Amino acid sequence: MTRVLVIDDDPQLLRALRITLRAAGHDVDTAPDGRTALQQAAAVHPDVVVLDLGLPDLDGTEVLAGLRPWYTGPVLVLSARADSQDKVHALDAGADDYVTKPFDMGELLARLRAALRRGPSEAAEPVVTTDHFTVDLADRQVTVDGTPVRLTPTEWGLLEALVRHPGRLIAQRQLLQSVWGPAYEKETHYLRVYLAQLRRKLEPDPAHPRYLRTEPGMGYRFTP
Amino acid sequence: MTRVLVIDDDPQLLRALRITLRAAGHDVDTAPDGRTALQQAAAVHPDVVVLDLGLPDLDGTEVLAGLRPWYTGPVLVLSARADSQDKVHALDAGADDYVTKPFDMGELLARLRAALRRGPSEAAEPVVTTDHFTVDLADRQVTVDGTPVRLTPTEWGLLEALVRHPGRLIAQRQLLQSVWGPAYEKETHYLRVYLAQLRRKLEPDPAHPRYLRTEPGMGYRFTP
DNA sequence: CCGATCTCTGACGAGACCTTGACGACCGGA
DNA sequence: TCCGGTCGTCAAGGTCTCGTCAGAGATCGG
Repeated sequence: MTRVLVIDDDPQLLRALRITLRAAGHDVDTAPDGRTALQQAAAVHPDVVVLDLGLPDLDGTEVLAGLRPWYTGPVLVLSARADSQDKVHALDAGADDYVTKPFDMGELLARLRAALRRGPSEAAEPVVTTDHFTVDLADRQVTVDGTPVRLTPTEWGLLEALVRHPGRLIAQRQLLQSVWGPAYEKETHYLRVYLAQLRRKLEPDPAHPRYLRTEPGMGYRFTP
Repeated sequence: MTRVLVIDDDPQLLRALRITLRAAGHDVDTAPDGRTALQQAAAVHPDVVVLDLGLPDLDGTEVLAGLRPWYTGPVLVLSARADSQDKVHALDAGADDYVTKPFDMGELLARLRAALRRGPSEAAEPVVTTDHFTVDLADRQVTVDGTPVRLTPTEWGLLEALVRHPGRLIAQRQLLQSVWGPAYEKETHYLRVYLAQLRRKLEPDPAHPRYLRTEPGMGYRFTP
C-alpha cells in the first residue's frame, strides 16, 4: 500500500483524485493549500506527492522548494499552464513530472506508477527454509545441508507448486495441472514417480518423508 | 559527462537533438532503428535513453521490452501520438516519461535533467570476481589470470546477463530476450554456441565448466 | 573492392530427461 | 482370509536437449 499526498485547492478535483487513487489501491492524504501541504508531508511521509501549482497561499514552486530539502520521493506537478517555460522551471525546481490540466486520469495513474516503480524496487521472492533444506525461489536453487542440489525442470515445477503454500494440502489434480498442464489431470502415476525423486534428493529419510507428505486419496502437503 | 542514446528514424530530428544535447554537455550516441538501438544500448550503456516510438523495424514498445530486463536507467519516450492510451501503454511498459511531438527543446532538456537527477546511474557497477577471471561491468573488460581478453559484443551481452545476478539461474528465454531481443526467444541454439565460446575463453577447463554452468532444460547459472 | 571479424546455421554424437510398465507393500472392507 | 485400490520403487525405452565443429553469410573498416 503506497501513500499519496495530493495538494490541490479545487475540492471537486480533489474528490475525484481521492476516489480514483483509492480505487487503484493507494492510501490518500489531501491538502488544500501550501502551508498545510508542507505540514502534512512532514507528518505522513508520503511515497509520492501530487502537487497543483495554482494554490491560494503559496506559489507551487515555493512548496517544491520547501519540500525538496528533505523529501526524496517523487513529486508529480499538475498545472493549468502549458507553457514550456513553466514546465522547465518546475522540473528544475525538483519536480519529477509535469502534467497539464485537463488531464486524462488513466495517464496520471500511469505516470504515478512509473514514478513509484523506481522507488522500493526489488520485490523479493521468498526463500523457504526447513531444518534440512532451503528452497530459493528467486535463484531457483535448492540446497541440502548447505550443498546445492540439481533438480530437473519437472522436479522443480512440482517442488515449487508445493513449497509456495507451506502447510497447505494441494490436490493431485491441482499439481498435475500446474506442472504438466490441464490435459494430464489423470496421470497420478507421474506424481508418485516424481515425488519419490524429490524425496530421494531432499528428505533425510526418503522412506519416511517428513517434509513432503502424502495425504492418501487427497494430495500432497509441504510441512516446514 | 552523461551518455545519452537517442533512437529515432528521422535524420533531421536526430541531428537537431545531437547538436542540442552536445551543447548541454552530454555525450550522444544515436540509432536509426530498434535493432541497432538494442545493440548500441548493450554496447555503450547509456545513462539515459531517448526513444521514438515510431521506428521502421520494431514497435517502440518492443524496444522497451528488450531494454528493460537489464537496463535500469531512465527511458524517455517520444511520440507523435497524443492519445492517452498510448501514453499509458508506454509508461507501463517501462518508460519513465512520455513527450508528444512536436515538443519544446527546452522542456525536453528539463525532463532529461529531472530523469537524470534521481539516478546517479553510476550507482555501483560491480566488479565480479572469481578465482580465475574478473568481469568489470563499468569498464566492460574481462581479465583471465590478469591478462585482458577480447569479447565480441554478443559474447559480452551474454556474459553480462549472467554475471549481473551471481548464483541466480537465468532461463534461456530470458537470456535470448535480453541479448538478441524478444523475437529470438526460440533460438536456443545460439545459446549453446556462444556459451561454448565464452567457456573456451574464460573457463580453466571448458569441457567441465565450473563458473558458467548449464542446468539442463532450465537455463544457465553463473556461480562464483 | 577486399580482407577481417563476427554472427548465424546445419549436422552429428553424447547425455539428460520424461514416460511407461511391472511389481510389491499397505490399508480398509467384505 | 481375500480383494480391490492406492501408493512407492525400480529399471528401460524413446525423445528431446546439449555441446562441438565447421563453414556460409553478413558487416565493417580500410
